[in-house]
Amino acid sequence: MVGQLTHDLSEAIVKGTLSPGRRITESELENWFGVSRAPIREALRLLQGDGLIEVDDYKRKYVRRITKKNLAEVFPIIACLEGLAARLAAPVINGDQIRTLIDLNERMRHAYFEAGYEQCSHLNHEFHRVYIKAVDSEILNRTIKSLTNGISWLLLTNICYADSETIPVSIEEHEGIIEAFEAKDAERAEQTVRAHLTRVYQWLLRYSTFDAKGDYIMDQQLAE
Amino acid sequence: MVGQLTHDLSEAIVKGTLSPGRRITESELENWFGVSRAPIREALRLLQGDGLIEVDDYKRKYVRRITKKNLAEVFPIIACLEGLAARLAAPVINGDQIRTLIDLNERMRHAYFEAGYEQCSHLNHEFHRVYIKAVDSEILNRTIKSLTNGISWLLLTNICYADSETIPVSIEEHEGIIEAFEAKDAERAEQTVRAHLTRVYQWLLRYSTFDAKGDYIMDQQLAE
DNA sequence: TGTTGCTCAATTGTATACAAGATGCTAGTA
DNA sequence: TACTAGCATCTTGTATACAATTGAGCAACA
Repeated sequence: MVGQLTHDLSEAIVKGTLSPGRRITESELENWFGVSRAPIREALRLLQGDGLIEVDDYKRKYVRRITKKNLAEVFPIIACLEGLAARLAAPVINGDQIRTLIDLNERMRHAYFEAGYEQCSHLNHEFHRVYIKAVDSEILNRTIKSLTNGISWLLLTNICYADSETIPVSIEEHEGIIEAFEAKDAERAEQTVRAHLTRVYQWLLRYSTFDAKGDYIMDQQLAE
Repeated sequence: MVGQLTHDLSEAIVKGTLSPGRRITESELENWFGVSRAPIREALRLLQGDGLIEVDDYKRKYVRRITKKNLAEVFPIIACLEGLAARLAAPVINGDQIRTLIDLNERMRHAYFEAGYEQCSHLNHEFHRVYIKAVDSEILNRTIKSLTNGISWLLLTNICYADSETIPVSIEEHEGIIEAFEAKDAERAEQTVRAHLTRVYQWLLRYSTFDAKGDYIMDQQLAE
């Protein structure tokens, strides 16, 4: 049950159903899931250890907020770790996986012209997961995922509605990444991935809006 | 209470009092700390989310084991992230902090010739903390700490008993790091830190011993 | 002897009860 | 009106009880 709870809750947080900063009470979840507070408290502790739930001085729980400082901190870390992933993947990535990369990138190009941007951001996410998974490192996967979790819904929402001029640039940069993998050039793979993500994240940061407290303002809220 | 529990437990794990792979039962901790199972379970979940406690298929809890694969995975990640820390620290590190670095390195040199190696490894740890803390990034600090936690007692024990030929090399490499900081050269700071840690970790991996299952064998166990 | 099945103890999961602390509302007072 | 004291309510923390599952030991049987 605890496993189910943590899964459902983290998904709700990652997908934005439970919006950042939203207060969470145990009795609320008790009604929601129909189990007693004991397993709910444990699930919340798990998510707290994972960084998805914040606890204030009065022990109240909130969905982890997304602030400008937060994003500015997280972005370079992810860029750095994905760069490492690319470096470690370069010597071991196989032909199938490279073909998957090419395919995803082509579908992304197609989606940019024909389909919606949601599709683009989804394909983009898949693209990056390929070489991360190619590295047989549970810890690296977990670390990147836990850092990405906190912002994944941002990547999914923002990239859809914001100015899309970055997408063709990303597609070209992806080609550079693929070339590095084809050449099995670990150094270049790391450099290109890191440079790519650094650019994307700077762009995201520039196009994101924040309130006076530094909290990220969701597009949905803007639209209201 | 939960806070106290997690603190005491994680310290016991990090310091090696609770050795890796050791099974942990709730009733045991109940007697140990004199509180009921409810807060204990929550503390264990927090540590589980943090990666210090492992849970098997039968829900039994163990202190996180240290395996050869584990170390081989964790080391490059820490090296990468500390490199990033150095890069981000370079533009903002101040004179006091650089002087602290110089001082720690000199004391390390002194300790190498005069005092015990325990002192060396402690000073070494302090040295690295200086520039990590110089970066005002709670997330980077937390990420590095959580990765280091799992191996910190290894750094504290192994480096003491193993061949000490690496220490003078480390001291020289530290000087290179300090020079990069003095020059405010972010690129060089990252490179030198990463190269330094990569070397140290390769050395640690070479001098560590593992059993057939890949579990790390503690020096204490060897001595028995 | 080896194996099967049973029972009991130990461990973990969940529910509930009560305690402690925080919040908010109301009424009374200046 | 503004402010404060006090009470009711809500939320969280801890303890305890019971259920479910696992593991070990033992006995019966082929």
